[in-house]
Amino acid sequence: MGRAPCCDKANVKRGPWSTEEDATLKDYIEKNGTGGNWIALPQKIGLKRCGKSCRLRWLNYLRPNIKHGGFTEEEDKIICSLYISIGSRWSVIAAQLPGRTDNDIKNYWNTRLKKKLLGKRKQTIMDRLSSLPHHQDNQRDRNKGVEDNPYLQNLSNSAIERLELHMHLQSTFSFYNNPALWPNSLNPPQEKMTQNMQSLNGEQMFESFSPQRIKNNMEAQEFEDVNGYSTIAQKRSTIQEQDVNTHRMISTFTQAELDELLIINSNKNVGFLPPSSNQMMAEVDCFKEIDEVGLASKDQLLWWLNDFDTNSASSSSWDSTSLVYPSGEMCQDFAVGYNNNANQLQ
DNA sequence: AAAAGACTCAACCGCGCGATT
DNA sequence: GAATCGCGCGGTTGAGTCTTT
Repeated sequence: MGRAPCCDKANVKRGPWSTEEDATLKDYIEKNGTGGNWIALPQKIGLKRCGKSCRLRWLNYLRPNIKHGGFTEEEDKIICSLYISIGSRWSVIAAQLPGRTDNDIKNYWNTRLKKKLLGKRKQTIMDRLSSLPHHQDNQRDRNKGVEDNPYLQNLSNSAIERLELHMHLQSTFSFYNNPALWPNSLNPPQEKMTQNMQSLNGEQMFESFSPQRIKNNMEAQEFEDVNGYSTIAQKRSTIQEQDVNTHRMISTFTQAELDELLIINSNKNVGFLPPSSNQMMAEVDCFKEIDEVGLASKDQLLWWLNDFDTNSASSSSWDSTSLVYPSGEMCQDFAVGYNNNANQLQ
């Protein structure tokens, strides 16, 4: 049995909100609150809208003190650092940025920040994919552009982006969490990062967004809802104070330094990872992993990537548990994907 | 000036979760 | 314990806008 629809879709208006609808909703909520039932609210005030739509409109647009656009550099850094720490938990990230909504941050990340971070990395990934043995079998394939290649066309953009960002972030944090991998000489941003990592107490960076911390934030959020929006700024400042450690490491970097740290080495000899970090690369470089274990065909690779796509889309593969815990579990997504594949093939 | 392509963002969708019955 | 309900979340869509050719 499927889920019952939340409203009668045939009798509900969809699409952009009119100024009259906005005024009706805003006026009512400001005077009476939501009444604790969004589903019943539109009928109560004579709006032909789904309750969920009303909730969204209020939270993302009509609520007081909402800021739209104009993200500051500081906000950029906070979003980046939190995304690195906890992944796409937009509501948690939004709770750290007064006046910002999860939807706004999500849009901002997807349309701008992600591109800023990933930059030209995509082409490098595609270049590497196109040089896999399958394609080398065929001189014509080898000469083809990526866009003409039927196998690469099967990879969704999101899969590739997550793959490269995942690699990117994993390599960043596995490197900085493991002093054994640090070479004799580092460039200034690397020095700063390693100093920060040493000054932090072990797993502090990762604990700063532990389940308990997230729960605390959620409880604070509930407190806001019960007590009204007038206290939001005050409550959020408390949360921010509590979470100051979360941002401490990243926010001590300049934008340029953060950018530099986030440039993965498409060429292992010139990126931020020095040649002596081969050990780390063996851990995190999925392509090397594929090569070494002999993932023989393009079909296996496509299965592996598509599975990654499916799983990560629905199960928060960006969770800190799978991404950044310094306990040797860095690559579990990759490992699980590959192992499943290997089992299937046996 | 117009067409095509790229980008933005408000809104929608489906699902998981916790509360309630 | 199962079924139902509402909320909140993250992913996705598509219309409108902007930029490029």
